[in-house]
Amino acid sequence: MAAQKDEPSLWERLERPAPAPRQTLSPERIATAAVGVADAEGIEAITMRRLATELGVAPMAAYRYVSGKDDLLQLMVDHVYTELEPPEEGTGWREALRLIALRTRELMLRHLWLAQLPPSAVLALTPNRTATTERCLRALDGLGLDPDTMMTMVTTLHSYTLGATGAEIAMRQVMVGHGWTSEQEVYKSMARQLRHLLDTGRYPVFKRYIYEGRCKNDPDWQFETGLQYVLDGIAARVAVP
Amino acid sequence: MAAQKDEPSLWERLERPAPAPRQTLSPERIATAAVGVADAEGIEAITMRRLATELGVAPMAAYRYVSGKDDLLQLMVDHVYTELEPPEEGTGWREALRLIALRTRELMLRHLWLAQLPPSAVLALTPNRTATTERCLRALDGLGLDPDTMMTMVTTLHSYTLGATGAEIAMRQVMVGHGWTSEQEVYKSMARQLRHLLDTGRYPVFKRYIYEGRCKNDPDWQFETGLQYVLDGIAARVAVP
DNA sequence: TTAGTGCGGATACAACGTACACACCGATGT
DNA sequence: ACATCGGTGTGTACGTTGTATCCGCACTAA
Repeated sequence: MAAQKDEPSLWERLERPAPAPRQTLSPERIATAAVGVADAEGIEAITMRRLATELGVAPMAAYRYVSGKDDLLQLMVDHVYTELEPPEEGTGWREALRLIALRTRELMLRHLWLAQLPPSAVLALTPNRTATTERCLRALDGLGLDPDTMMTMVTTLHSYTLGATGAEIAMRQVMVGHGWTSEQEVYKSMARQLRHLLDTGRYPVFKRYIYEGRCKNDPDWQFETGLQYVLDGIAARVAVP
Repeated sequence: MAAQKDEPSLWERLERPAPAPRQTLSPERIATAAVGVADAEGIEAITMRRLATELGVAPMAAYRYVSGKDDLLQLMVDHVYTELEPPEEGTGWREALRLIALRTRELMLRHLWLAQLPPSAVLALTPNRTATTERCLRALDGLGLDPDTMMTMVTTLHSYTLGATGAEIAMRQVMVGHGWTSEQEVYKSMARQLRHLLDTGRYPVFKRYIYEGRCKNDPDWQFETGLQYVLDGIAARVAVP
């Protein structure tokens, strides 16, 4: 009775289930498991230990493949970017850029944690991400623009997409964090603090938007409208090379 | 000798320095200290314990004023937004929006941690932040636009600013994280992995930019050029109300 | 058969956020 | 003058995190 729960010795060890066929881990398996956890429970659930239990493995096991948490996140990013389907070759530059922006947003909404990456993963030059940049640049190629201008256009579009979707995701995160299920509920819960803010009288135009705006709750429309502005601005520069 | 380092008893307690005049803490003092730490050492240095030592106070003391780390971050955000000087009243809408975007970028570059806030703080409706939004809206007021359109324009601009500056900051963070001091050093250190990427031949246009681009290292020019595009796009919509 | 190589396990540590109970100070009611 | 009390900061403690380090095992090549 003494050693029952302490040291598993000999007999217990002899009937251990399976000697575990080696090569249980691989970068792909790690990435898939991590993405699954992050999708389901948010990026704060991504823990080296949690990942280990998910893989049915000791806490330190994954360190054979990734040098730390930052590496893991880069692996995850590249993994999900395989989902981003590039627009058909030959599509016009504006439509191509528009599609990539929309699909990037959809990708981020499918994987909310993409909006909360640490700096090291934000600009990581992973193969699949670079492929997307390349596709954008190719859309603008042959229009007589110099490389710098082309890149600025792509970066501008990407910045808008990241910023807008990031804000949208932050909103969602706050919602799930509080257990709210509709934006109506969010506004109701924020009503007190919002009213307090508005009643100071410091924000008259903002107040008018809150009371008269009609599209507050349509993120799709908001994103696409902003996207129009950005593409219009780029188009103006494309037209005058 | 026995109790020397253990229990400060009676005599030691009797000669305690000062009975500490109460009200040592205040939201302002807390915010200032926290911002100081975050500016100097990055957001990951913001720790309830670190903040406490900075204030010369016990680890749990600040919890009287902020309900947790999230609260603290919101306090910090509102604190630094006092630095954002609104453009002179009466400035034209385009110049006003441009100035706000530029100053927001400068603010973020002064406080790099603004780019790494958790969702709860990203969209926090703090007084000073809302004041900036109000100023933007006011710039567009009286042009015959409906509230939804005005807000989309402001949000678009803000999304671009956030996204672009966020990427710029991520780059800086990676640099300081590795102890690099110039972008040249970054590119040199990334050269191997960059060359590996480019040598796959999958990214010909991107490669051309890397080798022929001239403005890679001028973040100011990049930001302002993108800003032009966005404002041009908005202007097109303003002209056709 | 034996040595070697590399995968995964086990243990350990410092640092984190924060719950909880308590000691102290100054103001207040009597 | 004295007891009472609420608000402020203290002390201690717990569970969880990222990761360093060492070790034992199961294959492979000789």
